[in-house]
Amino acid sequence: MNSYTEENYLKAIFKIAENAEENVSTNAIAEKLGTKASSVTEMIKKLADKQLVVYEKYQGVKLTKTGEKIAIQIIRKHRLWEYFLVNTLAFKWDEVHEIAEELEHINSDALIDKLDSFLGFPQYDPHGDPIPNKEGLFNKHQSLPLSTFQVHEKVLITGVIDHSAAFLQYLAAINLSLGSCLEIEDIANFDKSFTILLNKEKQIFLSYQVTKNLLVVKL
Amino acid sequence: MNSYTEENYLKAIFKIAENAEENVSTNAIAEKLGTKASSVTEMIKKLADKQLVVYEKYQGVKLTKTGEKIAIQIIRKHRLWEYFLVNTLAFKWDEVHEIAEELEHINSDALIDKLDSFLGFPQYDPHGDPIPNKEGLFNKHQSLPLSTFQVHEKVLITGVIDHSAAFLQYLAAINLSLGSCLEIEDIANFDKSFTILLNKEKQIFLSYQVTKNLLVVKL
DNA sequence: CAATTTTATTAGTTTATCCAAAATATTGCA
DNA sequence: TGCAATATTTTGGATAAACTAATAAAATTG
Repeated sequence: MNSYTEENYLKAIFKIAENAEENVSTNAIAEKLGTKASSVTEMIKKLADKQLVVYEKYQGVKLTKTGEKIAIQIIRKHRLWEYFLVNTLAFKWDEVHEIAEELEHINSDALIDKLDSFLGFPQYDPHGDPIPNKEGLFNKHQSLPLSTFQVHEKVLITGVIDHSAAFLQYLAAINLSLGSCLEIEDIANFDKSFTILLNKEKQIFLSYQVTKNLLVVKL
Repeated sequence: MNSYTEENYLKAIFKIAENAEENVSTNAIAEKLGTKASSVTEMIKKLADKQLVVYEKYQGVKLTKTGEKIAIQIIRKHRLWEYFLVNTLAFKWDEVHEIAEELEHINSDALIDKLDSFLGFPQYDPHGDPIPNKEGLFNKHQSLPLSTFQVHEKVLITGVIDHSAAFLQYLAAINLSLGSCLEIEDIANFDKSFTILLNKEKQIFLSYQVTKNLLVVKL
């Protein structure tokens, strides 16, 4: 069994590794978790002893197959619980992260399998992130930030990069949600802000900041 | 905020106090939690500092209003989760205790209120124990052990005293569940075992051990 | 009231996590 | 290439949350 904290280290390492091929650095982990490098080194050694990471001094760290499995299972639990909170208990998409952070550490395979089945084996969580299945497999989706698209292109919102409550609330307030259809009418040169036709009916404006954090697929 | 362990002490004190009017003794708590008296004294002092119990040396301990509220909320969470596990996720009644022991410590009022509402504000958990409402109120039901009844009386099963998986599995195996209707056909003098007509159709035999642990109401 | 039982105190253990400062290794760039 | 800047590890220590054995003290009971 692994402690709450160990699980959070594994999850952090997995998430950092997702967006970069190299070993995960001590400092990157410290920053993600809000701790200091010395604490990270200590924990890394513990995880290496348990064969959950491969560790060579000064060379950063990489999850072993076992470590990766555990990390993915935690992410699976987190995202399934988020789906449950939004779809079964009617929470809003900006309210579920903290609760899921607690629920993800509940330890019962039977629970998570039955929850998955009850929910109908969902593939994506309320923020558009893919939910790993029991075997740990999941679709890494092909979405790109809206900011990478051109005038006149039509796209569908599939996810967010920034998961903060503030950003999610802002999107809800301007009526953007997963599945919204966007047509790019104009991109301002001076600040890269977008003029968008939302769902073929309403014109809205999005700052570069926002377009960088919206994941979309081309229609 | 209180730790997992503090919450378990509060819950233990509440449950011991339920079946006795006096202050709860150090040893009783130690026995319930499988620790030693010295550990209990230490924790009691901590809880007294937090004003969750009233404590006078050598006189045992009593929950304050605040302490009782917290204990009841934990019991509420435990029983609501048990109800969810059995009724929503299709667990059997002997499988849910350990999982609910973990879930009861998840800390979110919004979560528990929405869960309660989703479940339809159930009054009893899968073992027949009353579920406190948001205000902490619950029906202390009037059930008595089957062993206290006489020949020819008709009763309904409303709960269990022994909550062990072994007992619950045994009941399921002989087709007894909450709501089963029992008519006492005979009580053997020598071992107090019962001959029962179950749901007006099948004769079964119950040992004294079993009748002592079945809660029923007279029809 | 003396013996037994219960409870509290003391002193110490373990485990888990964290950090500052110093030492060491790596890296990048002049 | 070599040195300065950066990153990482080591050391030594801090804190907190439990737990316990042994001893001391109080309460209970026959």
